[in-house]
Amino acid sequence: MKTPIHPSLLLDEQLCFALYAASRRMTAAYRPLLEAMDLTYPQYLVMLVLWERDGLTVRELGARLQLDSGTLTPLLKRLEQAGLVARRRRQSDEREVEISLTDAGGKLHERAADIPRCLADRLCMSVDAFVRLRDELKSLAAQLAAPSDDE
Amino acid sequence: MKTPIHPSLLLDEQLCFALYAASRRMTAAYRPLLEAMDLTYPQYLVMLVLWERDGLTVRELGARLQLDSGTLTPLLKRLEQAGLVARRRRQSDEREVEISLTDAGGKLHERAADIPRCLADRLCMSVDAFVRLRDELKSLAAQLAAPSDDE
DNA sequence: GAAATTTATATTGTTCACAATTAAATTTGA
DNA sequence: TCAAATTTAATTGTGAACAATATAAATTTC
Repeated sequence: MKTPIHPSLLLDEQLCFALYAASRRMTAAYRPLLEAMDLTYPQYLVMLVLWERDGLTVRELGARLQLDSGTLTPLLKRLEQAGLVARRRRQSDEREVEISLTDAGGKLHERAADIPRCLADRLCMSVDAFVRLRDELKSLAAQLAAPSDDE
Repeated sequence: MKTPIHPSLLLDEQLCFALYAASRRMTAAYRPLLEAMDLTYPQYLVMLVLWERDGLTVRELGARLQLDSGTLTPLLKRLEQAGLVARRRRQSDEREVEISLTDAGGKLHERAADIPRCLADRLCMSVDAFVRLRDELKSLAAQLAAPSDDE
């Protein structure tokens, strides 16, 4: 009887689990820093996008973060409730909802400025290794993008 | 006026976002394969652990996957409902709940055997690059582990 | 320009994650 | 021995993710 050679099903050999575990730990590492600003990690990502370019639509935010309205709509309502963003339909196209920073939302940018350094300190990683890992993850994500997604 | 130099708050320069996006894409890549077995991705991880070593307690499963009972208890109840595992209190220590594979749960192992290869095919990555990335992610996760966690 | 199609957002329902709390069993130590 | 502390799961509540569907507005087609 011939035993077929299979790639391993051992947990510790899986790339997927290493990725899943690292991602959750990363989010956990941000949590105490973001808690001080009353933001969750996904909310922080939305704020990063808006600090970069204000007044995007839900669709544009979703394209940037790879999240759909099912995730973003309630999240944005919570940011609105917190007074950090405003949501309003565009007069030019009533289907679109434009998300814009409030004064409080804009000001939060300054308080966030130290977060990347805090995390970088935790990592004990050279800038070079940081950039290399980041870019490897980006190309992995691109490789995994659904064939229909773009190419 | 002196402008302080801050590490970037630009989304595309963040390691955390690359990690978050790659992890979600990976889960999405598994989804259609696991759907055929009526498993979600976290359920699949639990099955990987049990196929490796059956009869672990909830605590031991949690230690392996870095998940707590708040996540595992309902997930394991769903696996039980699906007829893949059995849950029972240990007679030696009634606090512990032992999770064991049913026949159906054990048999599913064979159907899962091809999954890693399917994913590997998607990645277009050398074994070497695969192992290097996986181990980098492991050491990243270890680095991010709460100081109190272990060391 | 009315009907069909497409697009943008919202809603509903399911399943994670995770913090905080509860409840019960076990262990510890005066 | 027995009260206090610890350990293990379960429960409760909040906030993602994401599929599927709904709704409404804009665009295309004929």
